[in-house]
Amino acid sequence: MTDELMTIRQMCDAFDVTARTLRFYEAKELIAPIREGQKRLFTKRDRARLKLILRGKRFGFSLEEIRQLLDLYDRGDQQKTQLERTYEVAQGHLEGLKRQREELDDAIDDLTEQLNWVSEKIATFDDDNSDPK
Amino acid sequence: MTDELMTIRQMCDAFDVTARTLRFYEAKELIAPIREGQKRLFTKRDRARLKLILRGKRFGFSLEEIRQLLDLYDRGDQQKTQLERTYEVAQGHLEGLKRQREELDDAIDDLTEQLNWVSEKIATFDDDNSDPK
DNA sequence: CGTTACATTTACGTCAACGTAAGCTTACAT
DNA sequence: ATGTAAGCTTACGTTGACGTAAATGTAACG
Repeated sequence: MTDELMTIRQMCDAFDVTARTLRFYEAKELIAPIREGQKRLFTKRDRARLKLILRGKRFGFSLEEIRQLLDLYDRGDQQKTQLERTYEVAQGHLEGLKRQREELDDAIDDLTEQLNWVSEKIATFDDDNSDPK
Repeated sequence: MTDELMTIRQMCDAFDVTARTLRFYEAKELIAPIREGQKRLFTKRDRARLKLILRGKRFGFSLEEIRQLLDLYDRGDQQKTQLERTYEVAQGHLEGLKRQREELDDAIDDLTEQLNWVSEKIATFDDDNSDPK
């Protein structure tokens, strides 16, 4: 019903963040909720941005880095030169993500290996205690 | 040649971190270089740990979280119950990594899509200016 | 009309993760 | 013996990302 606009509380519940965090992000110009008198109303655009912000954080990006990246997802009513600049930045970022993916795969492999190792170790203990007396 | 032990400076160069950072990690018990008199000497084990620390940081883990995880990669001269506990923690962590990979894939897809979009937009500009006069 | 619930601004506090400066050893080269 | 280069400890400073408290506003409910 409040499909278009959401209050700050609804946002907190929906994204599991505090009101302080949302106001903080606004102060840092990561989101730009509109005002109804004093109160903030968060648009669909704010929600899309917040989603990306939280995702970015999970990947270890700083808010400042995220702010740069967010512009990539903005509307494209820009000049050609602007768009080209955007394109290059985005491509660089994509490279970063892909590299991170490779690292993640490595980490997963490592951990899996460790798990098997530990698993065998446990089996050893089981053998010691099998067929008791 | 100094294959087994490295000075702090060598570590800094090898891993691109400051001496302060290494001492800080030692204070936090993430690494435990041995001492030759006053000076620190970093072992193979320290290097392996540091590698994991830096990797963890790139994935957005706090040093405290990393400290927990490091124990998983330690030697296995432990009790069975300890090992089992370790196993469960590691498995939980593995789940986390896999979830993060899915998110990463999503992010990569999103960004790729955006790139295509921007690319088309740029093409539009090119069309406007093609075959001029 | 009072109060309860939810919102706002302002501003100081906090915690992690180091940076940075001061002052002191130790080892080696000049 | 004197730099000077590398390392050490101690301790205060900084930055990012909010937490938290105080004072205030507004809307609806009973």
